[in-house]
Amino acid sequence: MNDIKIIFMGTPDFSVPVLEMLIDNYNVIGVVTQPDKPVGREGKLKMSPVKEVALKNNIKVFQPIKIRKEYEDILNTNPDIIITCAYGQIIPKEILDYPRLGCINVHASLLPKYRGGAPIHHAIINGDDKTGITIMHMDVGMDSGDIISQSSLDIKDDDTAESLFNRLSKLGSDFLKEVLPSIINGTATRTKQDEKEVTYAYNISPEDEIIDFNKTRKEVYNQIRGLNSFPVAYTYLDNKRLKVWFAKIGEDINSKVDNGVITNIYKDGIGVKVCDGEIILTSIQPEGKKRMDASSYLNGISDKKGLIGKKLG
RNA sequence: CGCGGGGUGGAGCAGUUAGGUAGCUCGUCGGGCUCAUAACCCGAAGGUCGUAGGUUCAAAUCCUAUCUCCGCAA
Repeated sequence: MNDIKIIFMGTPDFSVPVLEMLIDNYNVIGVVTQPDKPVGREGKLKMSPVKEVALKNNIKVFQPIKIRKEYEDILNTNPDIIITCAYGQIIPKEILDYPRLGCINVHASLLPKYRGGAPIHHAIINGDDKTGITIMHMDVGMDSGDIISQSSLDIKDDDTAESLFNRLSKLGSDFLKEVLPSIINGTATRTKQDEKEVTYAYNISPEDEIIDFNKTRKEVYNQIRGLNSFPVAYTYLDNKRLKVWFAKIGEDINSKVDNGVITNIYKDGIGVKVCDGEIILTSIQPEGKKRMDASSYLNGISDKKGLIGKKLG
């Protein structure tokens, strides 16, 4: 079975372990990934992590701008199966219908929950204690195809989007390795998704990144860790952007000040009023600066007490 | 040539406008106080002020060039 021809489609770091697993165990004849994009202040073109791995292994790379229209070259490689993982574009029916073993997707949630591009972020932001990997057949909808198999994973209280990304990425790779043989030999089952249970996890929008101090301590905490380490939650202090990398839940203080007002200066953080108490910002990044501990930030301020009473946002 | 803010002992900052002995809050190390401590007191080490030139009696500070980090926008 090692001679079946696989096309892999993926883009970010998350998909790299899956690709590497396939390269180690199967015959990957081509990789499809998003076009190189200018990144950073220099505007230099940067290739996707998946492309880097493909090049390192001398695998042919396809980078259609719109795969909806540019799929002929890919189909001409005559793949037996296509496996996708966080590719970033909707795959047209012409491709879905082509491989004899079908198109398989590795999705980072327990479908039908969290269809869409940001299932990991949303799982943490919503305070879930469990998520997982779904291996599924693709259809023309977004993550709406039949489920082949699922593997769940506990979310820890201090997980960030990044730490969960890493574990799910590993799980996705391991789990696919386990399940793929049954797909190839035709013994895999397929189960339709329960449409009543469907929820969506759309990509994080700019508004999602702004901290809403009117929420509860737990909700604010989840939002902050759910956006770490990308794109990072933020607020404003003195009209300057202040990224908040991490925080901890404080006491249920009884204060009449507005939500978002700085209430206390601690040795390890800045206490901010939210609707049911105080959230303590412990790792922050002022505009133009690097990420730093809140204690370091406070060391550089001569009038620490002057912060108390200021309002964030 | 997209806009903007930085690079000063291990960390975060002040000092640069009006050039003239390197400062603050921490950390580290040593000592003291204490039943004890992340608390408090005393003391010490640690910096060619990103780099290279230039102006000057004298440059962290002024001029030129350069490297590099970061925020926004794409």
